[in-house]
Amino acid sequence: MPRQGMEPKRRAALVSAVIDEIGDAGSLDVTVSQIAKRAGMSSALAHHYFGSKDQMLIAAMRHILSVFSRRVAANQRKAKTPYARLCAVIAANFETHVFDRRKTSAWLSFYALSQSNQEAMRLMQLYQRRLRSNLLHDLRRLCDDAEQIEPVISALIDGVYLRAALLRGAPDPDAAQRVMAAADALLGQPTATQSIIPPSLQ
Amino acid sequence: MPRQGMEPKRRAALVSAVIDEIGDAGSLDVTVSQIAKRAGMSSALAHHYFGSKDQMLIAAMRHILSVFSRRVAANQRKAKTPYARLCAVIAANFETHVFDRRKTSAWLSFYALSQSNQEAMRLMQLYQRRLRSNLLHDLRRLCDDAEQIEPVISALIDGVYLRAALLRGAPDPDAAQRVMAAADALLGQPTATQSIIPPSLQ
Amino acid sequence: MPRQGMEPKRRAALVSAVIDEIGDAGSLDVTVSQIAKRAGMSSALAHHYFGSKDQMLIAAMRHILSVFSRRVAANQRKAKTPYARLCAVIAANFETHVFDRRKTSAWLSFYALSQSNQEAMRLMQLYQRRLRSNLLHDLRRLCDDAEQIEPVISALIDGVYLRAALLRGAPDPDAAQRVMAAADALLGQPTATQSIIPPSLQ
Amino acid sequence: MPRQGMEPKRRAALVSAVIDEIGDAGSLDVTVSQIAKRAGMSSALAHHYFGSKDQMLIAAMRHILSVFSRRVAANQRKAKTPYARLCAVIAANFETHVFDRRKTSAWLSFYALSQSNQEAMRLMQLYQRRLRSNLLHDLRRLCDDAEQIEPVISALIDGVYLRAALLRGAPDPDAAQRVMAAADALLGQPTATQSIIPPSLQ
DNA sequence: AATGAATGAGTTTTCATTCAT
DNA sequence: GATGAATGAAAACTCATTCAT
Repeated sequence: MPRQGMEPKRRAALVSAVIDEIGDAGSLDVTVSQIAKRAGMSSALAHHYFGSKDQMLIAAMRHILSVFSRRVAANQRKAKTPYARLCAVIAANFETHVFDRRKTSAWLSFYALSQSNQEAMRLMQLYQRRLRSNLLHDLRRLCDDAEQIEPVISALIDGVYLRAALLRGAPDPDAAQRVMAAADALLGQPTATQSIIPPSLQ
Repeated sequence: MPRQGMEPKRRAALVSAVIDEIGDAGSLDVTVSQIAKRAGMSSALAHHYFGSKDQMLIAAMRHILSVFSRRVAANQRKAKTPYARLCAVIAANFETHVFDRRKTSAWLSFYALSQSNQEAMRLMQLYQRRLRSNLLHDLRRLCDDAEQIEPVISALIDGVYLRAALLRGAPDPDAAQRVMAAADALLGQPTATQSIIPPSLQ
Repeated sequence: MPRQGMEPKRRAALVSAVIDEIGDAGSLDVTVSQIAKRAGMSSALAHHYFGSKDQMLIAAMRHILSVFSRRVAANQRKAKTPYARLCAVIAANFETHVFDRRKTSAWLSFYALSQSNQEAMRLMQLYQRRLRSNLLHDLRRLCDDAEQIEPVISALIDGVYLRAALLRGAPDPDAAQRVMAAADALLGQPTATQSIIPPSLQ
Repeated sequence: MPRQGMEPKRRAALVSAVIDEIGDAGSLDVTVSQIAKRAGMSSALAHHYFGSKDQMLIAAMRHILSVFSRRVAANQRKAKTPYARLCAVIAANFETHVFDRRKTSAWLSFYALSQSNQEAMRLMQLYQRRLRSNLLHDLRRLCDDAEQIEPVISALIDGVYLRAALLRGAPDPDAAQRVMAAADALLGQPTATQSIIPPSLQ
């Protein structure tokens, strides 16, 4: 059964299993054995690949954040105006594959992990700083008080995630709309969001 | 050493120790022994009073939420107009004794706890429903789309808490102002918050 | 509340509580607190009176055995012939107050206790030797092979108890009859038991 | 040290250790650590294989009962007449490997266990029902009142076990003979047991 | 490469027992 | 006499991690 070049597949399977297992459990209280079993291998092999449970969690977190970052970048590339780019960044947070039950639940757990794990904390902050600079970059072109508005939008996104994780049902499909509308209000613009977000970003 | 009437004191000491310990650790990964030690007693006594670790955590969560609820009620009583009451509710979330490092950190942990503990979930939802109805009650008197605005404000408050917990430094003293300003924007009013929130609520 | 001369009442209440608690639980896995609570006092007081949990159990066992011994003696006094006395001894084992659910269940537990507790072992053996000599005394007057028959009758009684304890329902009301009939068969007599046991012994 | 295919060996070693440990202690008050140590492994491994202490005890009980059942079946196969089969069943209870100090002691403990453990109760009752139907089957061919005699023989066997367990010395080697003689008496036959039980069953 | 075997270290929980009042 | 307060010691059980094969 052991073939060549299995390592990347094994690692990916484990990362995915971590997210699913944490998402299902709703907390970090999952065992390496559960994760390994879900990924179809022994816990010993899981350790062989990642060295420790924490590293497995970090890898999963890194995976979620990097998928997200790629979605943001992809969306931004398609947008031409500052406003469209702002929409693109916000919308990326709520895309189907990002804003689903297991992911939000895992994400909340990673937030918790970052309270006790240095590396997780660095990762989380790195991602927040990126989101922040992305938002600021476009907000500055749209208004004078970007520095005031950015933390509100960022916190709002996090809050929406938090509530989605808490409820554990299917996440609100209108979440993106609501956040965009709020952003509009903060920018002092009439809410015209619906017609402005391009369909590709929904 | 053993004196009469210790139970309430011991319980209070434990509840406080739970919050501090979780606040310091930044996660629920604290042992009953640590908590009991901080509260100045044996872990056996802690179990004697609370029956189980989970009940200890629940009691601490209940304490935080009830303190918060009392602050909301007190603030509301002083406010006369719907707008003032709205401000009062929001401001209660950010009072010094509520919005401090350990409390927000513990609160995030309780959010996580509610993912795996039925009773914690019920408590959390109860508190959210109360906050929601408080906000709605006044928002309805201030605008037509209260149902749209309430979840945004609620999520925003949660998001601000989440970020405060993440950073683990002293929480932003302007948090209340920012949220109020955002609320104003959502209500379509010019931001006049600073002059409107009475000093007693800050 | 503490009055004079409470000690005998307290001790009796505890002994009774031990038997009931063990009878209900079906095993020695009962706590001193449970026993004390059932007896209406604190576990500290229970210790004050008996010194240790083991002593409480021993006292309860002693109580059961002494009640039984008194019943045997009382029954024997009424009987005039060796055969009637034999019947009396056997019947004493199955009187209503002796052969009831809680008592048999407790008795089995005491048997188990005697495996690990010296004093319980001595007590149990003392009671068995007494029963043995009682039976032998009359059997010798009824047949030649009393030494062969006595252990069979003794074992039979114990076996009936064991099974009564196992089933935990209401004990078989015909148990005495059956054992008597068996004794008759062992003595080589036709079974005429029913008419021979005097009503007062049933 | 870890080799392949250890599980069956480990399980067997644990089952054996449970019986020995309980037999020595004379009660269920043995710890998993003691058992595991006697079986030459860590308590963690014992838990790994059996899941819980209760399951370990149940497995040991199951082992004892199944060994016994196999002995009964083997003995019965060799017997040709109903009377010989009856002897075979009874004798099986007193074979050397069945009726030894540790086994009877453990067996009494399992009786006690069945008072508090559902599965143990089911097992015990299953075994009793089997023994009962075995006895009844042959008794019906030997007399008219099989239903009256069976419970006496069954109780007698249990009683002999109980007393053997209590004394904790080497069990009475004549136990089988005595029980057989009693059975003969109950059947109304002259005691001719000694010449009838084939040597192979002793 | 892969795994079953194995365990040390730790966690919650229980409870008999002691003690100050 | 009586009790609430308090704990040490031990128990079952868990799990990340290591290792021989």
